[in-house]
Amino acid sequence: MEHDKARKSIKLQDIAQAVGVSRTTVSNAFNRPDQLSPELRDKILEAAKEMGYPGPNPMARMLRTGQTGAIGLVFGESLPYAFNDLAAIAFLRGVSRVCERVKASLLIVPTLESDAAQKTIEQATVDGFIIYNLPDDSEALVRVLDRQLPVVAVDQPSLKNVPSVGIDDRQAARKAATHLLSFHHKQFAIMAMELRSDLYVGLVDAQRLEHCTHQITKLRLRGYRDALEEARIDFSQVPIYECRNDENHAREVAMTLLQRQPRPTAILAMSDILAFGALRTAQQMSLKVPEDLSIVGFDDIPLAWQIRPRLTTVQQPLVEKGVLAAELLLSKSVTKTSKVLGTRLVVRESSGVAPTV
Amino acid sequence: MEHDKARKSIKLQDIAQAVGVSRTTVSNAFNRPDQLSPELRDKILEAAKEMGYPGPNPMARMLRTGQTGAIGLVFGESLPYAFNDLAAIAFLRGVSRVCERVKASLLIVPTLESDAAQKTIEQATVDGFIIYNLPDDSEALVRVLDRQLPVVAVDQPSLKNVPSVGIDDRQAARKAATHLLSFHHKQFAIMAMELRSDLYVGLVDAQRLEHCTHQITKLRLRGYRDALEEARIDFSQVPIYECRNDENHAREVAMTLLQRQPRPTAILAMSDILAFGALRTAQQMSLKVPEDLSIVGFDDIPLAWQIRPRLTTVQQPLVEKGVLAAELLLSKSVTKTSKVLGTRLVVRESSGVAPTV
DNA sequence: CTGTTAGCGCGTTCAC
DNA sequence: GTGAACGCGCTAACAG
Repeated sequence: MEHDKARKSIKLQDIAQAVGVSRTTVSNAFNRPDQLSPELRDKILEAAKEMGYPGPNPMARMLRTGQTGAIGLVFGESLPYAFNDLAAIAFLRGVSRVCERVKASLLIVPTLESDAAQKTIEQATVDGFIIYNLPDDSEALVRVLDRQLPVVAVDQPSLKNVPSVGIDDRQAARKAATHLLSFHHKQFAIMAMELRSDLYVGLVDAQRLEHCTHQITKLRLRGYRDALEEARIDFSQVPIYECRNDENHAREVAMTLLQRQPRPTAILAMSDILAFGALRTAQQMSLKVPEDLSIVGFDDIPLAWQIRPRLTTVQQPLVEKGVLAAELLLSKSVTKTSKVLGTRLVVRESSGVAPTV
Repeated sequence: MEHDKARKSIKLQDIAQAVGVSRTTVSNAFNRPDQLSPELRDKILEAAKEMGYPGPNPMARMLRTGQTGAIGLVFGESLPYAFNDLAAIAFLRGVSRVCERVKASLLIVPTLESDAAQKTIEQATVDGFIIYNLPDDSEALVRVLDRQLPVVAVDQPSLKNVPSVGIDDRQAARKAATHLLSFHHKQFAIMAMELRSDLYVGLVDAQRLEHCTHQITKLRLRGYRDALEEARIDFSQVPIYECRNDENHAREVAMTLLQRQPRPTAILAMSDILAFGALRTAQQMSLKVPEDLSIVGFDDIPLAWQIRPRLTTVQQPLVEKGVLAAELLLSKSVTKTSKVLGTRLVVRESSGVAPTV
């Protein structure tokens, strides 16, 4: 870039000198139009433009005012991964809607869990943080809390002293399972999102089940279990497969699951992406959905109704979660009210009566 | 939040005093571990923790160092809209990959075109900007340029002195049209993205065609025209419909287009979302794709191959665009090399031989 | 390894 | 409507 060296970074002072007024007056010209005559203001602004003044330095202003005009967003997953997750994107849409309304910027902070360099969080110049789905043992979580800024948590009901917005994951998952039970299914399989942040992938045993650090996964598993056990199904015999939330991996996992004997007639998937993968695998195996296999997803992202058969799924208000999180963060209210939003089962074409054996 | 009033914002100085060392030493304890003995460092850090010190104030640090550790991103569309655009999201994924690698944050700056309050751009504490698809006459564009920071433009080949990354939109669009021509299509219709930022929606007349401020729309239209005119088709007779890049609107527009006499046998859509809308409308009208109607999209987002029939489309390296833009911005190289990435036509199931009348 | 000295560029009283 | 003074909290030299 040429600018850097050209001018020795011209500042408020310089243009004050050029116009022959004091620094304050120039500052006022930019920030308080009502504090000086329009003529003078125009004169100053013009001089500034001529001299190529980039405007009051935002960093200096921030230091002075203590306000950044930005809200921070920390995801529990890596950024490229989050931007691959349509549920996260929908949430982001909600947040961005509020940002736009209040003219705040959105600082998305990457957080390499493994890396000691959690500097990004310490460096973030924001007025507060929204944390999205951080695992309980997350290093990022303590870093955010250390900043002593306002925080709102999303999908993390368990944090003390941190207002949160989310859904009743347990209840929502239960709805999905109950729906399938009403169709007389007996052979279930569960495609779960990650239980811990250790990149493990595979069947989940009892011990791992106990040590689940991802709240929503844990709660949804409980919801499935609630329903299944109520129907006298031995939950310990239900295969739970931990997957990456990714179509291709979901396809592989579904393949494994569908080759088990007895073959599941119903798949409970913790996201629509996982459900979609299962659907494609079923089609590839020439299994008819829902005649041979029922699938219920979670989230109700657009894909759920764009594909055929349309996905039966648990709808959750993703965008609204974002809106509320942002509003909660911005509201000065000391009342740390946590919001629990509603969900509903949307029955479409991927679920039906269990096949008779 | 409780923190604000509780402690009178404790600072470096305070903890220096408490431990009985100088401010610098405390600063070093945080930023340069190698500059003091481990014991002292631990002692300082512990004292800091006890006193509830949130760490060196990022704003003050920024002012001092002149570095923000963040890169700004400005979209040509409203934020909620951008987060609805899967092509933009894929681009974002690319940017975020680089951010994560270099531990930089990503500041997404909303920009209400109509609003005089373009403050967000002036206030953004970033080391540089990536601008994505800003219209030529955009107020935001001049604001960004005014900041005199490094800038990289995406999909905006025409800016002077601003390195850019993009594709050859004209050539890419031409491929789509040529493909359909090879199937002997004669009756075309074009579903275009916006030509200007005035929220107009409807058929595009010659005059509007002349005053197109959105580069990529303009270039793609030219590409379509190049191919069509080469095939002796009167381009002025080809209906061009300007749509919002949104599935529902695309469906309506497609309905209008497909009710024209003679009915188009081929639709050139400037995005996969538009193509998808057309596809659904065709199905709803009981038109067979591709037997009765061929459709070619643009972008090759996942949806293109997730739906049936799969979409024939022009693939562009969306993620790579993001990666390159970010890398270009971060590279100190004074060489303002603009990158033009390759595209290719992906022939799938939504295009075929023109129906015989 | 430690401390001293200087600002980074600005916003805000408060007098004039 | 204007200007002088003060300090936001920190880091970069450099000297010890």
